[in-house]
Amino acid sequence: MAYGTALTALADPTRRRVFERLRSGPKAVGAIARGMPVSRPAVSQHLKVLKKAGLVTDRQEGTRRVYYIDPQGLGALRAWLDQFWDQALAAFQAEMERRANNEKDEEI
Amino acid sequence: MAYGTALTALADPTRRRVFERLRSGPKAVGAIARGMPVSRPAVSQHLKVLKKAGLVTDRQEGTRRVYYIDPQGLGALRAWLDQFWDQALAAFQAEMERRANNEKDEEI
DNA sequence: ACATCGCGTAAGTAGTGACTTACGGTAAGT
DNA sequence: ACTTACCGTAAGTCACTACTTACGCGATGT
Repeated sequence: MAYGTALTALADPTRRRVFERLRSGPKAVGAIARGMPVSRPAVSQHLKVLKKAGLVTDRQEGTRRVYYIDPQGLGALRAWLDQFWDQALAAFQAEMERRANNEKDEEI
Repeated sequence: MAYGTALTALADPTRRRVFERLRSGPKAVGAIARGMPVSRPAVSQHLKVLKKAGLVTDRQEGTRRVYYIDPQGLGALRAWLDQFWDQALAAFQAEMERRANNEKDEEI
């Protein structure tokens, strides 16, 4: 069920942008918010959601808080997706073959 | 950018439940809605969103519409996640080592 | 001690979206 | 032709959520 909160967390575009900014490495809140179209408190709230989803963690560094990506939430998402991948791919190919057979039937 | 719509599509719990019902194979709308806590039109709207996200496709079968998982959206999501995975894992392990070193410094 | 920096939280607001009921339209069955 | 089954869409409502400004707290510097 952990993938549920991760999905809802990554659904919001600006929150996803916050998350993607951490891909290049750990960053403080101010550094993340710099150049963003939203205010710094908004970024803080987004980071709170991402943290609760297990997607990021933080480290105290003096007066500033450094956030970085936590593989835990990412791993839960990957595991969930892999449940579908093989099965969906096989079912899709079977569907394509079924489609090809139907086209033959519909010839004049 | 295709992963964005896929993420917002899978964020909603009931829509995710609709999607998960298709894992066992192609199903008609009525079959999907059967036993769900929401109405059939709601399921139709969810399927519309999933289709626009490239997560499902449909096939006409007489008077009923059969939906099945489309690997396209799933693949876009996997590709996006894999961009983070290796990088995030390495950064996280480096962070753990940094943490271990700090604990040594904090000894009395 | 005081000022400043960096951040989280509270409260309030506007906008989005998930749901309902009602309706229309197509395909099959009698 | 008439009914029935199956589905998509329209319109309207309610809850949630992403954002803002205002505030408070801890850490650093002078």
